[in-house]
Amino acid sequence: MNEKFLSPYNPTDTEDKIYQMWEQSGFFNPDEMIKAGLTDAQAETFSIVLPPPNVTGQLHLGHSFEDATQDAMIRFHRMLGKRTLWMPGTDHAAIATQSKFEKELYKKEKKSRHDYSREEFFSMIEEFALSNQSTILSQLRKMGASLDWDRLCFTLDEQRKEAVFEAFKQMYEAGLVYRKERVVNWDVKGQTTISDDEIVREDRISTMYTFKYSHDCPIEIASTRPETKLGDTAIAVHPDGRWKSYIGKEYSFEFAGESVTVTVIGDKDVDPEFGTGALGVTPAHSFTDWDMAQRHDLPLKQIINEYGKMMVGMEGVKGEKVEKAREAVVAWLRDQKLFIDEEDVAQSIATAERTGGIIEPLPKMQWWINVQSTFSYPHDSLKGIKKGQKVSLKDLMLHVVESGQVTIMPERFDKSYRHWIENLRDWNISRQIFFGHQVPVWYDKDGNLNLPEEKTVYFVRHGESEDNVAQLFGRPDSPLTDLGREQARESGKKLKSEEITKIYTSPYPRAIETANIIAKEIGYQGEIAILEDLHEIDQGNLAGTPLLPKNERLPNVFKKGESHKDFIARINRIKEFIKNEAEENSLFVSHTGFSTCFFSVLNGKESIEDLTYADEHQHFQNGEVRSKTFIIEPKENGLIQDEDTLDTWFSSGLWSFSTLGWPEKTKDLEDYHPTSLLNPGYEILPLWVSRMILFSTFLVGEIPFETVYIHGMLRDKDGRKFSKSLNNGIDPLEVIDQYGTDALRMALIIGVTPGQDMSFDLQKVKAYSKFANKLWNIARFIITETESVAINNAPMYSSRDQELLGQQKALIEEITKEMNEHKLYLVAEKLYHYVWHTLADEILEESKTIFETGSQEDITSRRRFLYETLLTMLKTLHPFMPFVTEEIWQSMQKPESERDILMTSLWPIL
RNA sequence: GCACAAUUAGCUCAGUUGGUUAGAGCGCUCGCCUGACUUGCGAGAGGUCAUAGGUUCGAAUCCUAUAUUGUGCACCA
Repeated sequence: MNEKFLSPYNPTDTEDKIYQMWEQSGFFNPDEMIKAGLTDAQAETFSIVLPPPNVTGQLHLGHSFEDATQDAMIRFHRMLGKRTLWMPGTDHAAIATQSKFEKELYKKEKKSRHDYSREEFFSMIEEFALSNQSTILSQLRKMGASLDWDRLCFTLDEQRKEAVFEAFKQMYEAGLVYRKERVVNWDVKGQTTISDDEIVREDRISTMYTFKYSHDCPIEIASTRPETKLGDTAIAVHPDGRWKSYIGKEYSFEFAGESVTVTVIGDKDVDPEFGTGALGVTPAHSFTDWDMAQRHDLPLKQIINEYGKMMVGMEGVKGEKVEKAREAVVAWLRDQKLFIDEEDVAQSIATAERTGGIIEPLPKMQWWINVQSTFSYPHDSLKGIKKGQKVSLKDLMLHVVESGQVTIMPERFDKSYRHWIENLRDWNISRQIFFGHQVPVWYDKDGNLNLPEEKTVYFVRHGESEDNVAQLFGRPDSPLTDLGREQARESGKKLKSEEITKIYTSPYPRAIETANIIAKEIGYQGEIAILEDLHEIDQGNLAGTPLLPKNERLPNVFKKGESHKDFIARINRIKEFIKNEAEENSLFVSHTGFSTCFFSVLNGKESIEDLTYADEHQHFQNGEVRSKTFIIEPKENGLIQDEDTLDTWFSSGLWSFSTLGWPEKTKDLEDYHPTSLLNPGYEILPLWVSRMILFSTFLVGEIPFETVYIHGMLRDKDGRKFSKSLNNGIDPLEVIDQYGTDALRMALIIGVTPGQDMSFDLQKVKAYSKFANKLWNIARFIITETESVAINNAPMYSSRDQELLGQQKALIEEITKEMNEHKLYLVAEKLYHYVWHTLADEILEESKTIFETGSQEDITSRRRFLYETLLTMLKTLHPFMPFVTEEIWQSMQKPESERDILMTSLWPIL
């Protein structure tokens, strides 16, 4: 009996220690589970991508809420024996991050982005983002999240950049990405365009003015923005309305110092009942007017610039901000006796979500995603849509939900999703900020457009040498064995159809020998170039050769005297060499160790601590050839890249597959895509969920996820939103310090149904911290009572215990079913109830009597029953309260059939 | 204005395809201290399931209307 059970459960002493143990075990990574024989390599998969938190700051309780839910599901499925992957990552959150950074920069140093070069400014934000990221990652660990850190991604990292390049390119080539001038949502404060979904409307009272343009023009018009009338090019009236006799007439006049010419047009969109029944058309500064102008082929006249200032007009108008110009124009109207009336009207003004600035509609050349037009569908793998079928992106987004391939839970969100998609307009994806993926388009001096290029290279291992067989270290090198030569020929066969343009090899004789055999096999006549950077271990003298930190065996990768840092640098040099200098279809021959490390680095592992010899090793056996296609900037001289960056949702939209290695056809992509579940808040259904469907169906030909389990918003205990202005924020870490993560997780799961907002009350957390302690004491009682139980013998249960086991079995059946239906809120509550009120209050009390007065058979039976019940309860509670259950598990003697780590254990078998 | 949702015990919420006396946690009241539980145990009070109609043998559950709250969309010149 461990002494720690003598005092109450102390989460702070336990949690970090347990998390470290899990992390060091490596079992967050499904590949490690397989390697250790804990998961079958062919087992069904279950995968979730963590909605990547924005690197704008720290995590809040809303994130904890998501983490608790997802981690519970992940742990459950892992315990079912599935290959289970929870993909971690963060989002660069372009505008949000940049504007937050700019605010702080201004506050601290009174400087703005204009004080730096683009590169300087970018790296400053990047530093800010990375520091936030590291806080976020430690917070996720605090929550007990069993995320596979080996696969950590960032929307702005190098691999995601390739995915963005490729996605953009493919969509451009399919005509789904295009560049066009059009009226956009211009955020004057943020100095960028934003998409329709980043607009927040604010109700305001404004004044509607009724007036005439000039005494010569008889038509009265009404407007809340008379200053924009300087940019009018038409008057629209209903074809059957009061003003119909004027249709076709043209008027020219001076309006507040600007010459204006308007044509009267008839358009059914004009409501003859509203206002004066006539509408002054300002194509450059209004969305509806723009549309009308397109229909009637009206000229465009921009009169407001990017700073929200008037570009034309009389003194007091030109150069002024719109609000001031408006006053001047109204005064002028009164003065000219053109003013007729004014009236207060309720209006909602478009503002930018992130900066709070007012949106000024402006014409601008922008990049768009075409959601309306049909194209020929390029995949054969999506249910219900054939290759070559004519569809639009909108059709795809609707189809997968309507056909039930993607299930949205709760169902009612189907409707809002559908409604939103149906009203979707083309998506403006370019932004005029620095922090983000720069639009992957390069212009030459004539303005011709160039897209990213692809460069494929190949890697092979040298064939087996005598050293590999006999481990004859101590001599400089050994020749290939027969098998080694056979392996080299095998590589050659595989490369025959690839038209290798150049062969590079490490300076080692066995690699050179391999390269020569391959060259002969594929008929390559060119030079076999020796590349020092492909160097292997210095076989002759191993003294001073470092080890790979995570590796138990000699890594065979370091040159003599080379530090870990040098080695990573060397790999990066090769990478740069390939991207910048190597020809398309080059072949690289080196040691397995080098090549595996190379590919690990390509897959985002930047530090030596993250490298394991085994990760990629499987790809280099028996003459296997591994290829890598880099998607790179075009190399032609004098090209200038488009200055805009992409909407952050462009890269987040690729998340379900870019994290799994797309555009390469990786094993991860094959195994874990489509992902099983997504757990987003309802507020990002249009921003994120639908975009992931858009990209995934078009680019991969698959749905991105099978189930969307929508969660509500977390509110404070009085039902108010958490906000800075209310100062009602709660730091999850403080809650954890006080009550422990397990208690917080329970509070965030129990009684919270999908899609429903939840009021967060610390009282609830407190209650579950009592429960953690209760479980602790139950364990204490049972462990003390059962120390003598023969845990590996077949049990002999009394009829009473068989009855209790029957009840327990029924409970487990029930909760297993409910877990599969994602009803965590029910399962956790039922377990709580069973453990406290059945196990503790009834069974334990009953046991005391049995132990005192029962027969020896009954006592033996009950002891065994309690012991087994504790094991079962620890397992079933583990997804919800991972720490306390694991801590107890670690303190117990376990039968041979059970695993050392509860996290890796199997869910009770029915 | 349109759409969607919510309205169940003092508070926060469950209530699966309509089926006995409507559940949980917290809080509250009373009692207890029992071989794990300084965070324990037992007992109890508390609900015309927003309102009004309707369907049904039977409604918290289905339908209609109203009210209140919330969210999204459109708010028009």
